[in-house]
Amino acid sequence: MSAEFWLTQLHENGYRITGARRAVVETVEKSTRALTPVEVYDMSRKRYRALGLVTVYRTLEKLEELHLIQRVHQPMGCQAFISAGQGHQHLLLCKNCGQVVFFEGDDLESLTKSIAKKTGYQIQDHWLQLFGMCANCRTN
Amino acid sequence: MSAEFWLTQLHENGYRITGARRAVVETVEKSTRALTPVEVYDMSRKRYRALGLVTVYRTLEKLEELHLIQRVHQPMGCQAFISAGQGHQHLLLCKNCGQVVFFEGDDLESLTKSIAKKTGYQIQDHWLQLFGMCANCRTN
DNA sequence: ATACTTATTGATAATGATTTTCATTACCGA
DNA sequence: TCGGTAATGAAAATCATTATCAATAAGTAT
Repeated sequence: MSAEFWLTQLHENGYRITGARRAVVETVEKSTRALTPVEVYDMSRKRYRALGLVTVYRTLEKLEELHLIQRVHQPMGCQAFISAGQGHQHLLLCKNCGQVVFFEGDDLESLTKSIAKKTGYQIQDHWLQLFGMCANCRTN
Repeated sequence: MSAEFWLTQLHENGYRITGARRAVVETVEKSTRALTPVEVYDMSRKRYRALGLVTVYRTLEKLEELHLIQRVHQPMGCQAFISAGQGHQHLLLCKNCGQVVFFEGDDLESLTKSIAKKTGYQIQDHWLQLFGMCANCRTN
């Protein structure tokens, strides 16, 4: 997963590759923590000074549509984005620095089966997110 | 868990019991789906006509602080509230009608242990939510 | 290369949600 | 019943997001 791949994806889906998009893509793709639109704006403007906040919103919208980024839900709100995991992955977030790690291998089969039986619901998706303290923040 | 209990909780924490709070509490406590502040406002005004939207925000803030309600995260946003589960409970939401059911009994011990080892994180909380279709919506 | 079509842009304005301010009201303990 | 003060609603202020629009530039056809 590189910024170039993201740009290719945009292009292949009929979107043009522009300086503004390049800047946003490079910022978001490189980040290891979830960023709000304004954070993306501030950081991307170091690469492309003329960038407008509106373009950030529009670009994030397209990246989300192409499943290149995903929304991250946190206690304080859910308006932050990070690159999407590949396949079935979940997030582990550091409560202190915001660092995000992906993981997979959750087995909720038996849980969802039993809940489905108990509630009569047909269970389709699940959201799982872990919160903790990363090694770095723990020692400092 | 009754509206009266919530009011008692408010009172015991030094907050006054007023007509406005009564209306908000009765609305939220009784709901089986997550409600946005504006929805709470509209519904509560049937009980207490003079209610202001600002008071709804302020009351929800206090109820959340006392852990009587919790924020519900959904794909479209996370500005909706529902009564808090008791103890360690998670949510199952109907994608169609919004109906919420609580469940418990998730065992993520082994998962978090292995993720902790792999990542070096000290895992503190987890956040699990299931989405599906309730029995009622499924048949209609 | 050059011209042309049209998606994309940034600025501005509009909208929507939430918070702050403040004078008035009404809880509730004494 | 009274009085101090928390709580209220209305209005204004703030903040985030979306819509509008004329100017620009990406990328295709020439």
